[in-house]
Amino acid sequence: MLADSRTQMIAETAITASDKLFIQLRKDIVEGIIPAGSKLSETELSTNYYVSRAVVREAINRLASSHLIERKANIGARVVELSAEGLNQLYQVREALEGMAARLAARNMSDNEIAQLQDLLATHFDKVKGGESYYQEAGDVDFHYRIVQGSNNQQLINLLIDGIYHLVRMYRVQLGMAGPRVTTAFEEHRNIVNAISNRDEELAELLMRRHILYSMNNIKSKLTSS
Amino acid sequence: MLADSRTQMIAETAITASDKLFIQLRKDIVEGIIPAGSKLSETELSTNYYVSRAVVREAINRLASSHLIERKANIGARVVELSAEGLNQLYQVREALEGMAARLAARNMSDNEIAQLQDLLATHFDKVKGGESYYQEAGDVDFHYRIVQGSNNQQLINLLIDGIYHLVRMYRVQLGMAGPRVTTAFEEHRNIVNAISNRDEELAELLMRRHILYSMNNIKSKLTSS
DNA sequence: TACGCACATATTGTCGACATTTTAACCCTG
DNA sequence: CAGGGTTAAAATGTCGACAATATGTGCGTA
Repeated sequence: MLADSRTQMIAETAITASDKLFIQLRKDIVEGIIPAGSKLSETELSTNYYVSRAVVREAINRLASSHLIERKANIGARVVELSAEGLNQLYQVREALEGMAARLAARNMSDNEIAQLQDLLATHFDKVKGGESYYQEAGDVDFHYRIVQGSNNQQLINLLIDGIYHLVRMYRVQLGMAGPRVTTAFEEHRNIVNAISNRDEELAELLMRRHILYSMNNIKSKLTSS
Repeated sequence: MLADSRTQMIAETAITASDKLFIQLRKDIVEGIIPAGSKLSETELSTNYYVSRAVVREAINRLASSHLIERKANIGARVVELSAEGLNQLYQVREALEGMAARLAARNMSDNEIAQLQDLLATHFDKVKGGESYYQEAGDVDFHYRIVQGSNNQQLINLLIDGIYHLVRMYRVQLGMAGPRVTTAFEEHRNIVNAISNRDEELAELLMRRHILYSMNNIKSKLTSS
């Protein structure tokens, strides 16, 4: 029941051909297989992926909705560029939205959901103590997803999960992913859960905003050093 | 120079046929000409607006990006429903984002931009004192646009101006627009500008968040009473 | 009458071709 | 050789037709 929680959240059943191509392209962009800043040619994609241009256009439109590409009329679509300034702006938005999500989670999560969140945290603690630092990425994602879902705000959920998180992952992946923040981030997670458990909206938001700021600084240190 | 500031901000030059249709449909949806909750039939729209279905699909995709419609594969697109809960969630997101925008505006706006903002406020004061309450809507929009632009954060600007503001306007328009908040809102605006002028990020964010909360309560009072 | 199944209808998804705009190459001129 | 304008090539925008899916109707059965 805990194990498949993540798969449940990521469940995106592709129905149409555009769905499949969209998910495929998004993956390729996030992982850098399609390089940041490169142009997405409709004809080229349509031949490479064996679909018509209509399907490609549909997929490109949705990538634009996710802010992973930028499109100009009569010119075409380009994958966004990664920059220190872009990272800054992205994380400022993330801080605002996830801070609000934490506040709302403290208000709206059921006692049962909070208990499950604490269980998740305990599981992470065991893994971290056992030295499985590779778990950080998935664990972190799982944690943040739960809180966003716990906000019970569909606008917020859509903005973060369909949009911003993919860009965040793009930055993480393409700047070398895991960091040395495993244990300290775990502490921050625990404090956030405690605040939510105490129904302390103010503190939950404050701690989440700090947590995201720290997280950005961690990534940024790699960007400037490389 | 002040006069055309608003037109400059709203400047959306429609290039393609999809652009025109998108802007037209967005207008019709926001103003309720196309009723909330109604279905958008591709064939019907294509005959009514004398364009091909490809153009209609393109426009519908963009409306979906703006969160004005919801689309399901193989089923179609519907205009979003308006509800008290939806208004709540929308304003929670707006509070988070515009609060951050005010904070960043206090950090990033140039002294010159701040001076212009103060000029704008003075103009509003004259109009309000003169009894032109009709000016409220445009004046309020203008004020918030400037601060968002002043954040210098493109992510934030896109999310608010291309997305959330249209939904906000939809709620305002379809629940009967102007309210008795003209003068009190003006006071709030002035306090926000003062905070920005003092480069007090913390206070600017706090005041903006309160301002938006008040604004929501004002709208909500009409929703529940009607 | 209520329920389920086949069929007909309507809608969305996909395709290939044409129109329009942009981009690039080329030639011409100064 | 540099710069500008014309023309060819390639890309995006738009169109109408066909395919696949969903919706609605009517019949038959329990």
